[in-house]
Amino acid sequence: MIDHSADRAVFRQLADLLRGQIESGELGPGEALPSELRLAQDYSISRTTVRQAIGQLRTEGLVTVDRPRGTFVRIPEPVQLLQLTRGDKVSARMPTDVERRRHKLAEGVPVLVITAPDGSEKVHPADRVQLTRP
Amino acid sequence: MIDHSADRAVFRQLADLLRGQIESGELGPGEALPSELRLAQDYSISRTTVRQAIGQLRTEGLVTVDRPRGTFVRIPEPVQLLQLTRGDKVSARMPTDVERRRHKLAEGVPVLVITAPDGSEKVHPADRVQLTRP
DNA sequence: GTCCATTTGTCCGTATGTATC
DNA sequence: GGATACATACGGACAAATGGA
Repeated sequence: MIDHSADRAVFRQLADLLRGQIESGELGPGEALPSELRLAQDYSISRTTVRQAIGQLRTEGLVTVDRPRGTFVRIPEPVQLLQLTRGDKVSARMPTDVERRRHKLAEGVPVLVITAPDGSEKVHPADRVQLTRP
Repeated sequence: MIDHSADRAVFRQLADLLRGQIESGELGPGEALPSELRLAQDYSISRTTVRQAIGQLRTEGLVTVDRPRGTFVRIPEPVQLLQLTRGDKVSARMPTDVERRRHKLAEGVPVLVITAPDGSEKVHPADRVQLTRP
């Protein structure tokens, strides 16, 4: 399971392991991960290290935390399709702290930025919007 | 500076403070942040807490770490323009750990995913690519 | 409603490793 | 070699919120 003598850090090994369970469907959307204490005991590592691993998955947008109920596999949001218009430019970045609260964005969710030819910008949560080029 | 009795966590207050210095230009691109030890001493907090604050800025893509030289305000990458073709769909998300290494992505940088009508996907680092709709 | 167990959040201190200068 | 700086990992402690008995 966890190899303390391995080259890869323990918390990354645990993150890999949990990520694998999520991607394989063993842990489905909405399902709870074991508690931090439980994971620490199961793998004989400290809670600090468990939190590092889960922190990794949070920044990847794979899990969300509902404190103090637990940590859950993220449920995909319904996606809204938006049509690009001529001359639009599209980029993506992480939201600022202000934008996060403004759009009620979860952790690990980027924003899509559409810049029109006149220079005006529109910001969309990347987990709820997909852009199309007709 | 730091208010231990405040509602906002200490590490968030420090992150806010450093983010403010970056956004105001007081800390310009490429400039080094004070060392973790230095920040800990300056604000009379533990290095652990300093690392939490800097970790926050890393996930926001504002700073990069060049270990063990120091932590620096990120320098914007040159942007390559890519033309979208008819029927393309565009989304963005955070990369997995594997993708991060594969594309040599910095922390806090999302990826742009272009899905062609045939279902094939192409992944681009969002800090080096901007998409255009001709 | 109260009490209590559970779970995540925050903060501290310490130790060791590794890479750079 | 030595000093510096970030990375990893452990341990402990208390707070806050939820939920069930």
